[in-house]
Amino acid sequence: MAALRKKVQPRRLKGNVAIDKAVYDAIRRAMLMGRLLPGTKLREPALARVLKVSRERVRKALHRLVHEGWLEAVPNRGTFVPALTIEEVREIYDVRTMLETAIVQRLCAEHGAPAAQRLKAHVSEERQAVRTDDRGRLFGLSGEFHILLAELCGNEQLSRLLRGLLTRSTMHFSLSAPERFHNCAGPHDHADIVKAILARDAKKAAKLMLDHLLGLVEWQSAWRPPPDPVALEDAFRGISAKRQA
Amino acid sequence: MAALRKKVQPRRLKGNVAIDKAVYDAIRRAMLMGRLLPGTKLREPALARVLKVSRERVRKALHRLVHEGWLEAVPNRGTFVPALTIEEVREIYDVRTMLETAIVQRLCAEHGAPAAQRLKAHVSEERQAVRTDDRGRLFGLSGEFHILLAELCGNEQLSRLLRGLLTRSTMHFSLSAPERFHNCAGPHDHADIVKAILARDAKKAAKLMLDHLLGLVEWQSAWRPPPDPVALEDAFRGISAKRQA
DNA sequence: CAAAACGAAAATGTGCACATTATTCCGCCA
DNA sequence: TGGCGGAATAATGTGCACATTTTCGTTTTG
Repeated sequence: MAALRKKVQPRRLKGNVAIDKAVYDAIRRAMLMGRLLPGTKLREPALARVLKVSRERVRKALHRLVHEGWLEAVPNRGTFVPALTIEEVREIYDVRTMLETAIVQRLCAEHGAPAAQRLKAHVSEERQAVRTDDRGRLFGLSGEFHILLAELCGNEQLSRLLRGLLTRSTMHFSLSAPERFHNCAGPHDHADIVKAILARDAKKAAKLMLDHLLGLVEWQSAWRPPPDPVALEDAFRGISAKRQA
Repeated sequence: MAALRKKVQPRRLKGNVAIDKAVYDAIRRAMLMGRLLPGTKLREPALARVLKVSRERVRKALHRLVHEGWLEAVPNRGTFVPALTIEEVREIYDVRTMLETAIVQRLCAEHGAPAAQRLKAHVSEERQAVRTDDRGRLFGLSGEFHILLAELCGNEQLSRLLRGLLTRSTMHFSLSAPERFHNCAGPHDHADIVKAILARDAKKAAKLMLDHLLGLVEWQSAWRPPPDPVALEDAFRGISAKRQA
């Protein structure tokens, strides 16, 4: 009985979990790069073919992305790139405001010398990026600033939570206007916030953070993306699941 | 070639997605009821046998629970009930404090008549539960109070986030001292907070919420669970994946 | 006698073959 | 011609048969 089952070909599965993460990252990267417009359907066979992996890996990655809020799944229909409403973005920024004003207030109350050092270093890094007009670097640093503030609180849960909120709030940026993203999030705001923290002026720091986030969401709300469907093969051009840059 | 493949028996899969949720809920319920002690290994075949579902369903539910932070997975080793450190619990409560003090402050600033009505109704419900000594009901209401506050802010993202934090913070309760849980979370605190909100005293409301959460985490930190392994069949006694109460 | 080593059994991981459901396409009719 | 219905096609969902890895009981050896 077992004899007539076809023999499975010798399979190599050394980096099993690594491949999973690679597929996950590949899709996420395509979204962050703005290649996948809202409403796009992510077909499992097509993704598997493009990323050169089995459909199960794609399926697992999609499920994870759905659970994390990056994608939306409709039973028996497929997985889609969500169309974030301006209202949802506003809500996310609202939650961020609650957390981040509390964060800067706490940092004003109890930051030490190393924290001050890291803050000053980050500000100078951002200034350097502005000076050299390195938009890609500035893009990364702008996000990392908020992560840094959370990490300086020494609360692992807080860092993880804020990281998720940050990716979700920048997702709308990426989906709607990836090319216009970089020149936002003024590093000047960040410098002011750091200055207030170092001066231990909790009231001012909270106010500055509030205005900073309000400015971000306002800037984001003003922009309307031009609808323009994209082929899946084009979206993943240069993006591989095998080796991540 | 296709002829010698064995025919798959006629399968009925009407409630496919419902079964997934049932399995997920069953495991979650077992945890909430304190049946699964920290460190317990959740074996897929055993769970499948106990819950009367296929292993794939169990696997999917476990993956979801891992992603949501309820369980911890070690590659090739299995899925385990996490042993939350007191420090982690403290961190979670710390994040909750940041969010919930902001929530009550906001509610003081902008709550309407229906919100006031719901708050008063909830307090009276809790009082009723105390009067009738309905511990199970009080347990549920204590958690729902915090959810209610978030929902009254009208921010969907905030509600979802806080719901996750709440389950994670009560998980430690459930895992360590399920039988002692009910008599905590004094409804008196809740009543005071509501009174401050209705009086629009933001400062007082925030302070009361802060003290309330500090009291919870302190009470929780003081308790040390007695280690006592439990068989998996016993843990799921009376818990079915087919029909959820 | 303890500890390392070997082997059997069980558990996890993964590709695949279907079933089921959705979508597309084409002919038909009003 | 335009809408409608059904068959063909493609995509999603799921159980299963393995391969791989771990775990545990037994034996052997210093």
